Amino acid sequence: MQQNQATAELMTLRDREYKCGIDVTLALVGGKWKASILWHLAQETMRFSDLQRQFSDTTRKMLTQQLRELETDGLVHRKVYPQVPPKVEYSLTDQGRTIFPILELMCDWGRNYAQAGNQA
Amino acid sequence: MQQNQATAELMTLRDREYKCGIDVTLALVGGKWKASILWHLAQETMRFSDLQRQFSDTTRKMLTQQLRELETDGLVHRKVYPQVPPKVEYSLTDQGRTIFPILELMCDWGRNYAQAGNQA
DNA sequence: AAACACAGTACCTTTTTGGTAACCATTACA
DNA sequence: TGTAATGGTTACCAAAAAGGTACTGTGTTT
Repeated sequence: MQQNQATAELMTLRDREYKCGIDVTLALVGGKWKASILWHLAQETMRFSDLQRQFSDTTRKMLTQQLRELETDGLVHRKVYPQVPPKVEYSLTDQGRTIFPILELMCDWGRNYAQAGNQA
Repeated sequence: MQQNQATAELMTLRDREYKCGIDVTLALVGGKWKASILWHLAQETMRFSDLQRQFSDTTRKMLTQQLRELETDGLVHRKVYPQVPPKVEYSLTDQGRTIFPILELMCDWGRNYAQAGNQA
């Protein structure tokens, strides 16, 4: 169980090097919004304005930024409809869907932790 | 599958509120080092100097800081031996061990992602 | 003619995180 | 007497992440 040192190869991602898969994962979804965005998109394709409603405590700017990075990293697909007013739909790519089990565990674990913590 | 909105209750952690378990989890292990530290401690109890060797690209300050927070959050146990020179051992608490499945998935997923990405 | 809808972008500020260098205490050993 | 070992702390600074506000474009509705 020492996968991370056994393979001494470094992983490269966006010009940075990582020793361990955990760090790669966190680089991709470790921000303040990304994991939640993926979680919501896993449940349904959403328009930009839907996401704005869901994440009403952030700004358009932050959402755009995070979505662009997720798109660049191949986790989210962005589909623009050529109409006015604009319509843009966001959905998970196949690769994006593969992270769902982690999000599910994180969701459950966090909820349990918060509950246990509140009782203590 | 809309656990996060179905329960409209907010979770509180260190004076902050979270809507979703995912955010709680990330608040606890989402930093640059914490998840890796937990991953290493899951494999063996380590002294501070062991951790310094493992994380040779960080500083005593960062290690101490991260370990203190993990301790405060109940994920890591810190045992001080009253001797000179000092000896301090870090290990996971029971609660800390419960996060291991997530770390394992994150480790595998990140490695797969990095591999797939390099081929594309 | 004015306002609205949607999905942004540009520019700037604040907050959080990470990093450097220096310092401390105690005992053993040369 | 001086140095090494361990496990820190503190003050200060740099970089990264997040946040705020204003502005854009273009058809449609009022």
